[in-house]
Amino acid sequence: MTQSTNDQLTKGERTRQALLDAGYQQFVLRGFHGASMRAIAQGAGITPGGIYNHFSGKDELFAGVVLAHHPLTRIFPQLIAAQGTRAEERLRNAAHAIVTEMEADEGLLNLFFVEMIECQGAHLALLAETLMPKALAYITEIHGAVGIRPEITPFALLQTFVGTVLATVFTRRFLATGGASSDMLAGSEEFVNVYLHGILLDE
Amino acid sequence: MTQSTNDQLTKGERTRQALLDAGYQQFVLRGFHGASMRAIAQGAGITPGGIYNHFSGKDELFAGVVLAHHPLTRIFPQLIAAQGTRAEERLRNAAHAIVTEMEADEGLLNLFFVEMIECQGAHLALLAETLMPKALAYITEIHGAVGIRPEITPFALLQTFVGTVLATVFTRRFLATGGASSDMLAGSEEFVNVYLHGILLDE
DNA sequence: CCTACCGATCGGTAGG
DNA sequence: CCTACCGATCGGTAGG
Repeated sequence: MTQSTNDQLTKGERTRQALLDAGYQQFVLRGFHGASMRAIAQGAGITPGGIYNHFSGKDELFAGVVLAHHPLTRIFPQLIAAQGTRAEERLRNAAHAIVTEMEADEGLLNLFFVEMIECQGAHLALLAETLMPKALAYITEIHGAVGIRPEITPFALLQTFVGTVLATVFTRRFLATGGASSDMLAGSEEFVNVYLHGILLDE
Repeated sequence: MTQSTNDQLTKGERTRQALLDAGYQQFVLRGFHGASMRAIAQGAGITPGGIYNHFSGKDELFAGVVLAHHPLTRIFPQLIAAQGTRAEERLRNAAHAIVTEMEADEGLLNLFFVEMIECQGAHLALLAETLMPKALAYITEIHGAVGIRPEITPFALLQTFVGTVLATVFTRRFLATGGASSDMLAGSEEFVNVYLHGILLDE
């Protein structure tokens, strides 16, 4: 997938990567139960039995896919990495970058859903534990740097930011599927404008 | 499920309802492929073969469940039915009622996800066609009745309203699963405040 | 609507 | 990592 995938890796590591990539594609396309180990093996270029040299079973393979591809592992780092001179601009750029990435690969949102439904969010606690502290520290800094309306806590700021990003991608997806022409759909600019106008004190 | 389920219905109609209810429970718990016809039959109190007297197969049963339970069939009517003297208050009450209903039955959000992933949104076009016109007409009326910021079209107002509701339910769900204490989670009040403040002209 | 059953496919394993 | 295979379970059907 990335350039480094085929460089500097042993044959076993390359096969493991190929299984994670093929598993990702199958799980987000058909769901956990709908994806078969046979199709995943075929996607990775091996026979079904070979999977078990790399993963103890379907559950462990899925856990590996979640760790590698779950959108939360993209959203929080991208939020922190976003550039911009003013704090407001950094939020805007972060949201736009995340929405762009999630619209370029529809599987990202699907993986979020599949994990929540078919695994009851079992992996979310671990992900949150790893990713939340940094994101919350960062958003607390933002919270202090701009004039946020007083009833919005740093945590609520983070929650509504994530909610805005997901709402953008999600509503655009299902309204497009439902037949809406894409030029009338609100994009990340409109959603982020509502969000920023909503959280900021009037000037 | 409702009181009328057991009243004024023939035996066949009662069985059909029991199948729709059992199917709903299984589909939202395990996904489309994870739910077995055997478990659904057992939930409805019949044997597996009996299902095919009411539905031609698993797909048709699922389509019936979507038609009866999809959250969009609740969101749009509740939006229109909400009471309130001012337009702003109607939006606020509608959002609160929808969030309350979707948090009382977690399956509603799950069904949205299951249908999008495992059926690629195949039923959404029909639902949208039926429900959108009235909702859009209603929201256009709202749009004219309050001081909305000029760059927000009626369609964008509807899209961001739905997005706000879904963002509320969705972020609360996965943050709670991820271990956040529920008293720090932003609820529908906070989300709707950000939304309303975001769409309204400064006073 | 039940009994009994079909072929197909599932996740996973043994042995090499 | 492949070949060959296991028992279990799947959606669906025939016949009554």
